[in-house]
Amino acid sequence: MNTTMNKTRLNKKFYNRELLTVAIELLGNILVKKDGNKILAGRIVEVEAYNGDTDSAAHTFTGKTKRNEVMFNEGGLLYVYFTYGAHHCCNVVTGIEGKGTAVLIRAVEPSEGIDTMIQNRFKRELFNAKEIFNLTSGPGKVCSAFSIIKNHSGIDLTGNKIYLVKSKLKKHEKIGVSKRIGITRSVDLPWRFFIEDNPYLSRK
DNA sequence: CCACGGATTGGCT
DNA sequence: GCCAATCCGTGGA
Repeated sequence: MNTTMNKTRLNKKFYNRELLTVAIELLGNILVKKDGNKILAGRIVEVEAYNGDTDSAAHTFTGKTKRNEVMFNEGGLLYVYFTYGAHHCCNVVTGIEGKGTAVLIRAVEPSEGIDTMIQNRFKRELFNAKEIFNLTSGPGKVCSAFSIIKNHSGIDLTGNKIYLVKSKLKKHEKIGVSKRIGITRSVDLPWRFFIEDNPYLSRK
């Protein structure tokens, strides 16, 4: 049987805590999407935190709009946005209701439903073994592989469609910290967190 | 109504 | 390493 059913999910209590704590503790847990019988799953290996209260790089910094309103809700919801005319990115809403805080999932290590992910992303077979490291190593790639689009924005992550399953970091794994990638404001905040030396990171 | 540019990616040089 | 693709959310007129 698969490895992701009948395991403990992250609950509301987990999500409704301070942003950076949740961002760091999300590392190692498993993102799961269920489409009928089909399960897609991957361990979160890279995230970034965004805080609309203090952080001018956050979508929510300039206030509530139709696009970002999900981010102002209580923790435990999925926030999906569309960018560069091409890509979706998914976030875990967290922190305090009304602040507009969320954690961007930047990369996962695929663990289940990998054939489906390959089809979703490349519409073909892999050319070579190394290409697996290009499957979910970036926020747009994760959404492509999991077929997560903005219609999924607002989904409750404690529900049955898209959810997170508890999983601990391995003993040898260490958490790395860096500045966030691809932004033009608040560029110096050290709010990117990742599992050091994991081969599925968006950057080495 | 219109113009701008982005929490990215992949293809080409 | 550089840059175009591509579209829609956002903000100003």
